[in-house]
Amino acid sequence: MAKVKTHEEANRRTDLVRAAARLFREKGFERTTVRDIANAVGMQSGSIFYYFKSKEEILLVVMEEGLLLALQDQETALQGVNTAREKLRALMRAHLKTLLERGSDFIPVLLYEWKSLSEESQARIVNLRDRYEQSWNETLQALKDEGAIPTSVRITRLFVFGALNWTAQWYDPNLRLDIDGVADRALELFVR
Amino acid sequence: MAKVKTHEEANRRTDLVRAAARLFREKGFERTTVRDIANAVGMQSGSIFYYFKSKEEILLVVMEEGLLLALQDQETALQGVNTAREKLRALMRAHLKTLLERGSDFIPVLLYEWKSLSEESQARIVNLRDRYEQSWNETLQALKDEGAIPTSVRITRLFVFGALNWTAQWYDPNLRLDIDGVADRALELFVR
DNA sequence: CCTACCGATCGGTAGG
DNA sequence: CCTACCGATCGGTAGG
Repeated sequence: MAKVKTHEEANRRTDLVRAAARLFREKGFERTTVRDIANAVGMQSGSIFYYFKSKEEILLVVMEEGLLLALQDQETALQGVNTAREKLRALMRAHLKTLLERGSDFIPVLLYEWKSLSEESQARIVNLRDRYEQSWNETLQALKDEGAIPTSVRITRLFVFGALNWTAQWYDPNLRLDIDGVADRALELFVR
Repeated sequence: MAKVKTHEEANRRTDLVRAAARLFREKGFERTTVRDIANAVGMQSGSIFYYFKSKEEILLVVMEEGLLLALQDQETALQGVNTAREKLRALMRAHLKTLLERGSDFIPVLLYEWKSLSEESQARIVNLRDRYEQSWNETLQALKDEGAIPTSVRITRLFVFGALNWTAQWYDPNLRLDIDGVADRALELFVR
C-alpha cells in the first residue's frame, strides 16, 4: 500500500516537473505562477508544496533532470563512433535534439532562467554543466590536434554552443531543413 | 522657463531609461520593480508614471533606443570600408561593442526579455531588427558570391548571430582576448 | 492532496 | 515630481 502511494506520488511529481518545464520555457520562470503549474496538472496551488519546498526548487529540478537526460543522450550518441569529426557530428545532433525536439524544454530553461536560481542551486548545476562540456572539449581537442579547427578549443566550443543554442530562436520544424541538416551545416562551418 | 523644464525632464527620462536598461540586464525585467528603477535615480516609485505610462513602455523604449544606437554605430562602422570581408569584420566589431562594452545594456535586454513585450511592442521592434539585419544580409551575400562562405546567407547569418550573441555569456574584459580579438576569431571561422 | 488563508509585494492611480 | 493609497496577485503555510 505504501509502495503504491509512493509510485503515484513519483508520477505526480514528474507531471509537475514536465508541466513546469513547459511553462517556464513558454512564459519564463517569473511570469509562471505556482497556480499556473498546479492548474496544468489539475491540482490546487497549495498542493505544489507537498511535492516541492519552493517554486525555485521546481526550477532546480527541471534543470537538473534535464541535464542528466542530456548527458545520457550524449553518451548514447557517442557509442561506437570513432573519428573525431563523426563524434562532433554526433554531439551536435544530440545537442540540437535536446534543444529543439518537442518536449525538450529543459535546455532553453537552463539557458534563459539561470538568473532565477539561487547561488547554491547554480553551483549544483555548474557541476553537471562541466560534465556535459567535457565530451565537447575532448572531441574538439582531437580535431585541433588534426589541424581541423583554426582557433583554440575553448573559443571554438563557445562559438559552437552559441551558434547551436541560438537555433532555439529561429528553428522551425515545418521548414525543409531538419535537425540533422542543421547539425551538418554547423559541422561544415566549424570543421575543415 | 518652459524650455528649461522640458530639457530637465528629457534628462530625467534618459536617466530612467539608462537605469532601467542596467537593471533589466542584471536582474531581468520581471524581477526588476518600478521601485528599483525609481530608487536608482533617486525618485519615488509613483513618479515613474509621470514619464512612462507603464513598466512595459520602459522596456520598449530601452529596446527601441538601443536598436537605434546600434544602427547608427553600424552605419559609422561601415564608412569607407570596401571589401566584403572587411565589411563583415566591421559589422562583427560593431556588434560585439554594442553587446559587450560597459554601458551597453540594450542588446542583452533585447535578446532575453523579448517575451515580456506585448505583441504590439514586438511588432515595432521587429521592424528595427530587420533594418539591422539588412547590412548583414548584403555583406554575407557578397561573400557568398565570392564563394567565401559555404552555406546559405540566412543560415550563416543565424550561426554568426548565435556565436556573437553568446559571447555575452562568457566574455570577460579582464582576460587577454579583447573585443576586436573575438571578432577576428569569428571572422576566420566563418569566412575562408 | 484540499481548504482557507495570510503577509508581502507589485504596478499603477488620484490629487496636489 | 511627491504623498498616500489601492486592488490584485503571488509564494507559501496550517491544519486536516
